Order: sequence, then C-alpha cells, then structure tokens
Amino acid sequence: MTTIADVARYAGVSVATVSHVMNHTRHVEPETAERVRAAIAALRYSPNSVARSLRRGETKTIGLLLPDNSNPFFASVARQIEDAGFVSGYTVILCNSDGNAEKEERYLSVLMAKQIDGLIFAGSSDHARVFARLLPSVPAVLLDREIQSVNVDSVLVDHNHGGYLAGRYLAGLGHKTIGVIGGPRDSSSSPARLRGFVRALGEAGLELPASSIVDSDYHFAGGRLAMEQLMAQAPDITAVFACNDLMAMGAVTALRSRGLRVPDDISMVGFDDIPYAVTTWPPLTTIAQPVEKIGTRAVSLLLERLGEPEAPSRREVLAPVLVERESCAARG
Amino acid sequence: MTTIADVARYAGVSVATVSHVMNHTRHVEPETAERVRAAIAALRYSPNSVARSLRRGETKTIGLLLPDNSNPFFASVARQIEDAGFVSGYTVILCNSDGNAEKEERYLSVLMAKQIDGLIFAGSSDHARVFARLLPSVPAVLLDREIQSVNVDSVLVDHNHGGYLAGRYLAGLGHKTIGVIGGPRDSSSSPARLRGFVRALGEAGLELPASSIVDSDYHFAGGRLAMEQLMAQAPDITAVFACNDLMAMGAVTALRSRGLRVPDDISMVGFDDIPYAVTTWPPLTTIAQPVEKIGTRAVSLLLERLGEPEAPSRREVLAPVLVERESCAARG
DNA sequence: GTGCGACATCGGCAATCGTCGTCATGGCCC
DNA sequence: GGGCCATGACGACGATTGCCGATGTCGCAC
Repeated sequence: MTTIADVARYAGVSVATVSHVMNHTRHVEPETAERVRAAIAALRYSPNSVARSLRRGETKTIGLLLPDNSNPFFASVARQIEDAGFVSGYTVILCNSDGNAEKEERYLSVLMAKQIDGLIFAGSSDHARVFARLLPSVPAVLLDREIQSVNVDSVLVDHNHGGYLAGRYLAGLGHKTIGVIGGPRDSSSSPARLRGFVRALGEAGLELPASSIVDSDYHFAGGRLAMEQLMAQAPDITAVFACNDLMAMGAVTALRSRGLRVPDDISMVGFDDIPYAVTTWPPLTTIAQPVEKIGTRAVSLLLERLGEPEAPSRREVLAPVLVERESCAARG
Repeated sequence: MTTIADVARYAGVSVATVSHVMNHTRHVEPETAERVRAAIAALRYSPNSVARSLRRGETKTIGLLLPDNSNPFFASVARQIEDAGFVSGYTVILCNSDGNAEKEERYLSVLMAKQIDGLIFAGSSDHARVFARLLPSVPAVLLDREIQSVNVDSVLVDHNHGGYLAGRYLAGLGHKTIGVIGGPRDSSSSPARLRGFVRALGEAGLELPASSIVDSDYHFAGGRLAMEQLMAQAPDITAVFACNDLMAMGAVTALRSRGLRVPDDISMVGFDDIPYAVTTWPPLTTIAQPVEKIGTRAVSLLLERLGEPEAPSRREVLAPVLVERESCAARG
C-alpha cells in the first residue's frame, strides 16, 4: 500500500505538508498543495484509517448491537442507523446477540477493543448488568431501554400507550372477551404493552383473566403455537392482541388452519407495523412503531453526545400509532 | 484508557513480556505470566485493536456491501455472515448501497481505507466497473456475481435453473398462458431466472409473448403495480411467475383487490423463499434460495482465501429448490 | 571435584506500522 | 534585528516482534 511518505517523496515535500493539505489544517502554498494533490491522485493514495484512528483517538465507527438483524423491525432500524451514520461519516459494525447476555458481553468487549466512538444498543433484559461493567467508557444510546448513567441516552417507545391504543380500539369495537399473546416476560416492551392494554380494558369495564393470556417469544412459530394454546384455554374470545406482528401473523395462520376467519370470527391486532404487515391476508391492523425515527433519533443523540460528551443524559420517547387495516371487525 | 505499558509497569515486567503472555507467542515463566495476568485483570486492561491492527496489518474486519439490509433476503444473508464471521473472530461492517454504483464506490473507498481484511459484495450491475478500480487490493467474495480476477471468489445461485423449475412446475400444472413479473433488467439474477423459465416453457411447447412480461423493481409496491399492468396487457393469463417473493406478494394483493383469488383464479410462483413467504395468504409457492448456505459459504471462501491469498479463484454454485405451498393450482 | 564453554531459557530494548501535531528552521520583508 | 510565513524534522499514539543480553543449566575435560 502506498503511504503518506510515498506521497511526500513523490511531491517533494514533507509528510507534514501532505497531511496538512489533506486535512486543511494549516495554510499551504497553493502551488505546493496542488503538487501534493497531484501526487495523491497519481499514486492513488488513500490514507490509512487505522493509523489515523490510532493517532486521532477516534475511529469514526459506531457499534450496533441488537438481538437479530433479520427480524424486520431491527432490520429497518439498522438500515436507518446505517444510513444516518454514513452521511455523517460514520461506519457501523453490526452485531447480533440473540438477546443473549453472554453474547452481548462478548460483543461489547470486542467493540470496546476496537475503539468504537459510540454504541447503539438494543439490549436484553440483563443489559444493565452487562452494561454496568463497561459503562462510562463509551457514549451509548439505548433503544427501548433506560439506565441511569451519564453518557447514556435513550430512545424509547411508549409501549404502554401502544398497548392502550390496541385495548381501546378493540373495546371500542365491542369486543368483550379478548385474548392476548404476550412476548417474553423478561423483555421490557411486552409487559408495558400488556399493562397499557389492560388499562384500556379497565376503562371500558373489561377484565383480562389469566387464562386469556399466553406468553410466547416474539416469533412467527411461537405465535402460532400460542394461538393454539389460547384457543384451548379461552375458546370464547372474539379478538386477540398479539404483542408483535410476527406472532400476530403466526396466530392468524393458526386460526386459518382451524378454519377460523380473520376478522369475521376473530379480530387480530399486532404491534410494530413491520413492512410485511401489509402483505398478509387480511392486512394487519397494528400498532406502528416509528421505526425511521428510532434509527435517526438514535444516531442524532449519539452524534450530539460525541460533540458534547458531558451533556446531561437525555431520553426521547416516541409515540406509537394505531394503523387500522383489515384484521379487525366490530362485534356486538 | 489503560495501555500495555501500564500493565507492564504494574506487573513489573516489560511490555514485550505482557504482549507475549497475551498472545502465547513465546514461553514465559509461569510465575511471571501469572503476575501479568493478575495485572491485566486488576487494571481491566483490554488491548487496543486499532494499535494492534496497525502493527499486524490486519483488522479482523470484513466489509459487507449489499443493496439493502432490510430486504429480508439480504437480512438473512447478513445475519449468517455476521454469525459465521464472529465465530472466526471477525467483525462485520454493514454497508447499504441501494444498488447505486456511486454509493458502492464511496463505501468501497472507506472500507479500503479502514483496511478491511476481506469484502463480501452483493453488487449492482456496474460492479465490474466499480470494482475494477480497487480490485486486487483486497480479497473478496461476490454474491451472485462473477468477475474474472485473482483473489475474487463467487458464491452463485443457479437462477437459470430456478426459473426453469418454476416454468416446468407451472407448465406441469397445465397452465398455457402465463405472465411474468420481472426484476430489474440490469440485475444479473432476473434475466437468468427469466431465461430458465422460458426454456422450461419451450420444452413444454409454450411461448411467452412480450406482452406477458412486465418488468419491475423487486419491491412489494412494484409488484402490485406490475400486476395491474399485466392484467391490462394480458387479461387471459392463468398463472404468474414473479421474479422475487416481494413482487409476488404485491401481485397477490393487486389480484385480491381486483377480486381475483389465488390460486383459484390465478396461480402465483415467487422466488427467494423469504421468511414471510409463509405468512401470506395463501402461503407462497416459491423457488427457495439456499440463504444460510450463501452466507456461510461466502465467509468460508473468504477465510480460506485469507489463509491462502494466492489460491486460484473459486466459484461455488448453489442450487435453488422448488418449495410447493398453496399459491398454485392445476389448470385444464 | 573443579573450571569452563555450549546452550537453552527468559526478559528487555528499540524499531516499526502510518498519521498528525508540535516545535524548530530558514528565508524574506520591513 | 524582529516578525512573519511556509515548510520540515520528529516524537507520540499503542501494540508487536526481531534481536540481544543476562542468567541458569548441563556436560565434559582436566
């Protein structure tokens, strides 16, 4: 590879001068600068970022640690983050933890070793423990989590409100006996969605018996299984709130294979509004998370913090929104 | 941050010794080594990868450049690659080009500057030009592309065969007038799928008039629009081959909104077998790409090449396979 | 039994990777 | 001669590694 020294020799100047014309960091005689630029072009020189990072103490790299980038929700978030980062000159390192605390820890170690400038973290339940170990060492933005610490910001979604929207909507349609397919108990999002949902039912004078709730894993197959179980436990339900779209889709197929129609027999509400919510039949009514905003806000917060490391910790909460499609029908 | 010098001082040895105990690169008196390890633990020292990379001339990083990680097909591939890379100690930098040659070029420049050890590239049509500029500078694996060059391997999918499978299947079901929704003309995959499809029809004594082909963009909305156009141009078709699943899904919704049923009125075959092919109604019959294999094979090829840079260029072609679900019916 | 050289073992010094910023220098003008 | 300007020399940044030196071990000869 050609180095700055080669360029300097070729242009007949010192390496310092080459560095300065590249970085516009001090005045260089226009004529000299031109000669340097010509040398750079002639030798197809491109500065070695590794050396530069070592010297400058910054890598222009952000770590993105999430459970699974092939989950469409995280895929969208990742896409937004990558885009937003790139326009600001940052590159992103992708890490999939499967929500596994040990993996998270391993990834964090290598990210720290690689001297990332910042971290965007969609963590597992144990993240606090995981995180505490390395905490104030790198600016971070948590997605959908909070932690009290300097230099950690959060981008939150108001899951409680999202659940509330779902509950109010179904109650408003006249449903009285409603089932729920929950996500992992140890996630932070699922219980909040559930609480909001229950709150809305309460306002409508409805109860949610324990037998009407089946917990699952946020996956398609899990949703299908949960729906089977739900039908067994609570055969009289007329509507289901699934705590994410993937499970809602699974639930719909479970219903279909039992010969039940959505929304004629059972109404279904999902959560997330993944891109594929419109590709199912019927198109899924769901609580939309503001995906693009999550990604772009996360990057903004992170970059702002990089600019001002001592700024007070910030939390930004984004509101979900009900997207009415065709998977729900009025009842009664 | 604590450095190797801090550890050395703390343990009362030289930096060389610290380095050697960390890397097991020469014998160190067990007692000394223990003291060093204790110092590392006490100071929570973690070596600076940037400095290490500069010195060693390798970054343990691979670049992954693809059109869009939120496309579920690429999402899966990315996931596989990230997983496979991580177990071998590699970290992946994610780059989304949108298939835009200029973006690709920009990304390649920064990846090269960052001294990635290898590149996995799912490129645009122009990639040859884009690539030629930087070519032999880094080992690369092309996904679904070929290029004659040393140190570039390829993982290919036999699209032609995939198209052939689709054509043979539909012809075998008795369909005579079949429509096609093509992908971008300038992709390599779509034309190959089409050729294989036509070949199969030919073997069955069928023709594919130009009016029965509508090109689109591999997206859901594009598929919907293309289907509209196809219904207008070729109203008598009884089956459609969409060159990817997203478009097939879009086509299905277009049909549905016209009151046509799949597969009763129109049969539909997709391509890719994205995870959501089973979440639609009806579950989509499609030509499955061996996604996991693509990712893992790409990483294997790359790592093998890193081990043996001068090895002859390899190409690995993977066979797609027909996954029969419920979007096709017999005719005649 | 003693003395000495060959050799293995273990640790430290210092060069190196490529870039950037500080300090120094030489030339020029007033 | 003082001040300014353009540029060059050089030492970090943090880790790795070739080389050398110090110490210890062993065997052999006298």
